Amino acid sequence: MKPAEQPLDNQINVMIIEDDELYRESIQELINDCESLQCNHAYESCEAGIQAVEEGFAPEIILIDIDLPGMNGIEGIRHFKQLSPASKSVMLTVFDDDDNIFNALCYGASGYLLKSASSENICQYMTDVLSGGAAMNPHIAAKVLKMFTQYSQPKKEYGLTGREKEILQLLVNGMNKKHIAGELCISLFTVDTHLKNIYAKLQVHSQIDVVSKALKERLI
Amino acid sequence: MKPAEQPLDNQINVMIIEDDELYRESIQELINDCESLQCNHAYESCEAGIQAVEEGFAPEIILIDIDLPGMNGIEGIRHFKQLSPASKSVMLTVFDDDDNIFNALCYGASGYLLKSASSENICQYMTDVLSGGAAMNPHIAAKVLKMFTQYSQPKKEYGLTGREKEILQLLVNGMNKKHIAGELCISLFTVDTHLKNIYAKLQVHSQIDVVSKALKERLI
DNA sequence: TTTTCCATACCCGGATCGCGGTATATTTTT
DNA sequence: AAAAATATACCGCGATCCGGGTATGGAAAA
Repeated sequence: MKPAEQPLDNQINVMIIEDDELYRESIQELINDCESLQCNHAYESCEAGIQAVEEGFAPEIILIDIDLPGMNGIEGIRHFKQLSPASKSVMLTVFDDDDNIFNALCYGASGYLLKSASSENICQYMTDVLSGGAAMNPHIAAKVLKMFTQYSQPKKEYGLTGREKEILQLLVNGMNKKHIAGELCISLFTVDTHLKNIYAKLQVHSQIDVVSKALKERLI
Repeated sequence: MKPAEQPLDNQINVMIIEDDELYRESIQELINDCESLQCNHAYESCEAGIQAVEEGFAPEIILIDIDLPGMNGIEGIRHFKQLSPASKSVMLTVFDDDDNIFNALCYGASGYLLKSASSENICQYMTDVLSGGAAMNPHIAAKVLKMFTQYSQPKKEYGLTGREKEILQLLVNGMNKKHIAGELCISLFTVDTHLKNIYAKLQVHSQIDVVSKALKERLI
């Protein structure tokens, strides 16, 4: 896998946001040691980085810590996404808990690297990101996958019949019983009967509960 | 990153499910060329693989194609997960469309590799998977991330006040107005007023709609 | 062929909801 | 200091919902 060679006068601009001075400088050196990358903008806070972007600097990649004084890195992503949508944000942090990962990726981070393991192949990760890939080590990737499976869960089976599922669907779409009856061309009483059966099967006692359960458990 | 060395008599068992004979054999060779891996079980269908597992074979890793005669690979994952929960499934396919990736990962795949790009580092990916990581190239990882951001969208702001959000939360949790009043130690009339304001802000006209909208747009 | 499941339809009484008001006291903003 | 926003509380009417029934015809399963 040979990365496309970048002319020296057209290197990829990487911005670094990291409050620890020593670490910041060491990462900056690492970046500048890669011939395809350069970093002339390294800041100790999101606020400082945001100012630089507002003044017209548009880095291809923003390497950003999470635990920062003032605005944290997750919030930071949102601001950078808004100010400079083309810039790709990559988290670089010691935290590998689900919440931080989840939030960072939800706000549009293009990668999530751990400080512990990143120094060796950071250059490779950066070029991956540039070519539209995502920077993630297998450990983080596994956590992301776990969220997926958790989120899209077992899909419990309550033994709903076809008609019942149909009615559940319309209910979730905001129709009341009368409208559902009209839509399906059946009597309101029939809708009522179906709904009662649905209640029994899902063990709930109101439309609210049904809709809530259906959406939370993705029954529809 | 030095992988733990495996004694030769304790290699990792990889099962292959792939209908194309040539490709199957080439992958099998590739696996057997890795000193830490071995593959004595390569089948042309999920059904055959399932039978092997039912007869007592428990591979550490199952490499499985998607497009198969009979049961497809996505369905296959589900069966293997049930028959041998400890076995990790990795998709190996030419399809890189969102639906296939999404479904595979939802059903608990530990990785998703493209045939085009996997042959070189398949051995590394396998050891990653064994150590709890996920096998994914940056291209696939980026698609997974995109699903994340799509899923957790813009988060519209409707200008709900603190109290209103609180009531919305309780409503989504299945409480009716009377219970909410009790929970918050305020009058039922007050809950009513708040709810009316919520309706106006979200532009809906029933609790169903509120719950549905709140869950769909992840307002809570 | 009998039995069970499914979809259909109806009734009623009490509870709950939706919406139209009005009103007051604090807190925040201007 | 005046204005706006927020949280609180109350009333009544008509619509809707919930749970308890009963009932029938057809399709699927035993």
